[in-house]
Amino acid sequence: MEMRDHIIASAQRLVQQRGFNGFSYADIADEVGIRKASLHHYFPTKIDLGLTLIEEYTAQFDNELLRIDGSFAQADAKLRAYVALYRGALEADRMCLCGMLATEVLTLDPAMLPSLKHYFVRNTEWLAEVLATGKSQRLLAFTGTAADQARAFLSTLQGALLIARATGDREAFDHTTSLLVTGLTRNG
Amino acid sequence: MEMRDHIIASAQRLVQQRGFNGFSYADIADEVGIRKASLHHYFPTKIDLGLTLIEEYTAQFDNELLRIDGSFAQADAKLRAYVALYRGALEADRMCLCGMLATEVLTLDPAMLPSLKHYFVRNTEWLAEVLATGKSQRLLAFTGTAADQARAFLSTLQGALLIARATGDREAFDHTTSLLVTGLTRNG
DNA sequence: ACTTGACTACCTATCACTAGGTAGATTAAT
DNA sequence: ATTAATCTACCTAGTGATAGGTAGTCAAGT
Repeated sequence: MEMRDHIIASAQRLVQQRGFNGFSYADIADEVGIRKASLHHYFPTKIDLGLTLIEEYTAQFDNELLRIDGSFAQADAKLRAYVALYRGALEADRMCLCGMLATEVLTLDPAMLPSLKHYFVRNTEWLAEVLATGKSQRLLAFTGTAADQARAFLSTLQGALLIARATGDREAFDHTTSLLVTGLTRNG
Repeated sequence: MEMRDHIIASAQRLVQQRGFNGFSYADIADEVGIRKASLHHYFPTKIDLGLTLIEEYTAQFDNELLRIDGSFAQADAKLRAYVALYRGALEADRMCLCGMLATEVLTLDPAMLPSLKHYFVRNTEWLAEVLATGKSQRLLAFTGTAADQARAFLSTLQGALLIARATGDREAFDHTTSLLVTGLTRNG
């Protein structure tokens, strides 16, 4: 099972940095030290690999969300911890895996789409819950529904990551995200 | 010059829908009705084509910004018109050309990067100007600098486009962007 | 005569993927 | 306990398709 995990980690990095159409089995083979053909033993097709990547990534993220729920009580602290997840990707010169795949959606096999959508649903729902709770406890203040604010929050994060990678300006990401959180914080 | 424009239009659509690594000269050749090899007469390499695409797109956008400046006096109307530019891309199942290239930045030829960055600089500066003027005229209200708000605004648009394409939910884009504008409007 | 805009024909490299095999570990039957 | 069958994890060697790009030709327009 060790080689399989090694392959997944390598492929995940490649998708996040280069996109699903920006790498080949040869790149993974070089990195993990087995032959191209042997990769097909673990993942018969690139679609199988892509599906596994989305599901593992969503599961990783789910663990992080549970960790945040367990580590922070207040809504604004949870939001900051959530932002830090994306800041970590930027630090490693990566997009969000699902953000990257989202741009390539018209080139992906339809079999990958339900899992891809699920990532966005799961994250939006988690954020909406944090926002709604924060508002009811008067820690946060915003107009519109929590669901709409959650979508806007996630949009800003994905977009800030995209732009920071293009411009090479990581400070811009920090400015944008701190504005994002303070804009939701009462008296922020 | 007609064939050249035809090629550019086709390539632009392909980049916006599928990404720079998601199409080939063969795709363009099929669409415009000449042979693959003949495309190299107009654009010797794919990098030449990419560079032209970025510059033409930025010029197109520049015209739109001038048009908006000429058509709308008030800051909030300008912002809404700016949002409509991205809404138009969504309608055509496209990303912003430079947003798409931004995600693929690690696979692009370095020659393309200065033009790519320039798109984001130009748009952020235009938005910052609109925001600053709107604030000084008490039409808009926000915390932080106009430059930071401009970056956040553009981030949200790019991210909302990315997510709406992945989920197929165009209403989510509309909700997010209307929240974005009303959040900046006084008493909005 | 020269340039433009197209062509045919081709190249080399790489793509995802397959066929078929081997060495070693594991499991089941005698 | 030994043998036989099966499975795991890789391998070499190759497939047809496609990638971006080149060389050289040719007809039409200036």
